[in-house]
Amino acid sequence: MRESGKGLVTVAVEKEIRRGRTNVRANVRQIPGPCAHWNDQDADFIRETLDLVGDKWSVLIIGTLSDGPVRYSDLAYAIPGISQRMLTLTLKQLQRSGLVDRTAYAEVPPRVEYSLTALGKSLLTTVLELAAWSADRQTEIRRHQDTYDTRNA
Amino acid sequence: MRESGKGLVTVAVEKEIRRGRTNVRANVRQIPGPCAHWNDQDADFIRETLDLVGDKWSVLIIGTLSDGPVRYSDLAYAIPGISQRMLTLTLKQLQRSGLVDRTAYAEVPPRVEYSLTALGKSLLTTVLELAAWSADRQTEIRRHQDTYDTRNA
DNA sequence: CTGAATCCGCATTGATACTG
DNA sequence: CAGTATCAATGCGGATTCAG
Repeated sequence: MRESGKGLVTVAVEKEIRRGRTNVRANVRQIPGPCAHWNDQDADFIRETLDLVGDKWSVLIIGTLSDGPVRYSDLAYAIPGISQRMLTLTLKQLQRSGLVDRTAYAEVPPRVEYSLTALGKSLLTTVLELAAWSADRQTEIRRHQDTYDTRNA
Repeated sequence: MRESGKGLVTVAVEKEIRRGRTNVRANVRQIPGPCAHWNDQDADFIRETLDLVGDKWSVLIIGTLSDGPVRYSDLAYAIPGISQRMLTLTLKQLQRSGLVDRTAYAEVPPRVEYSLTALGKSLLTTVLELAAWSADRQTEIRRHQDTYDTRNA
């Protein structure tokens, strides 16, 4: 995680302090509190998880692996539009986090199969729910977007 | 969506065709089929949804809005590290897709409140499940990553 | 207060060529 | 077959400034 550290607020406050003021945010109204569902630390990890699953290819790879081991080249065939580079990189990421297993057979020509680990399968379940949500709301979301776009034409 | 269209396979096949060969992928073994859980069209929309929810800030904003309407400046305070640009942009995206409502009060100084729509709340529910998954597997994932990293030091 | 507009560095990604 | 290496381009995201 690339921690930028200070954002909008911090910078603004530092400016005020440079101007000789202190206790800048003393008598402001209720600070709304970050979020009811997770603390800042959890938020970081949620983002890490989303970085893992929320990128362009991870979900498609996981979905393709759901039926059992698949070879590298077959993944390339099964996932249209992916480049070798991204396929390799994403697989490595997933493997690093323990979601995917890599098995290389010492044959010639070489054969490498990728499969979901138990952890990966548990994520598949969760991701499928998100996918279901997407499918269910698809038309509704598109309608909203169209309305918004035409209104701001 | 920036459709690159053709990927690894298409390009390779086109090359073969240019060399005068045809029916390149005729007698290859079983094509593994894209994915059992969705078709190519669904995959696109799932990716759009992930683009919406999988970016750096959307989830944090949605989580912060879960307790009710929040003002623009309070969102900036509540979400550490976000810049004005990204706050505005992300809110606009969410609003465009119908996940967030924007209410501007004609006062001076101006006041604008953002809140979750029903659609947004339903996404919150789904996302919270993913968050729960993250929290549950956090240590396991970290352990995998550490092992992988040290092994490839 | 709530943004919009601009500039710009840098990370991500894709295309291509090459290797064991 | 299963990658790696390298380069180029795109675009995200941050900082800053301006505006209503």
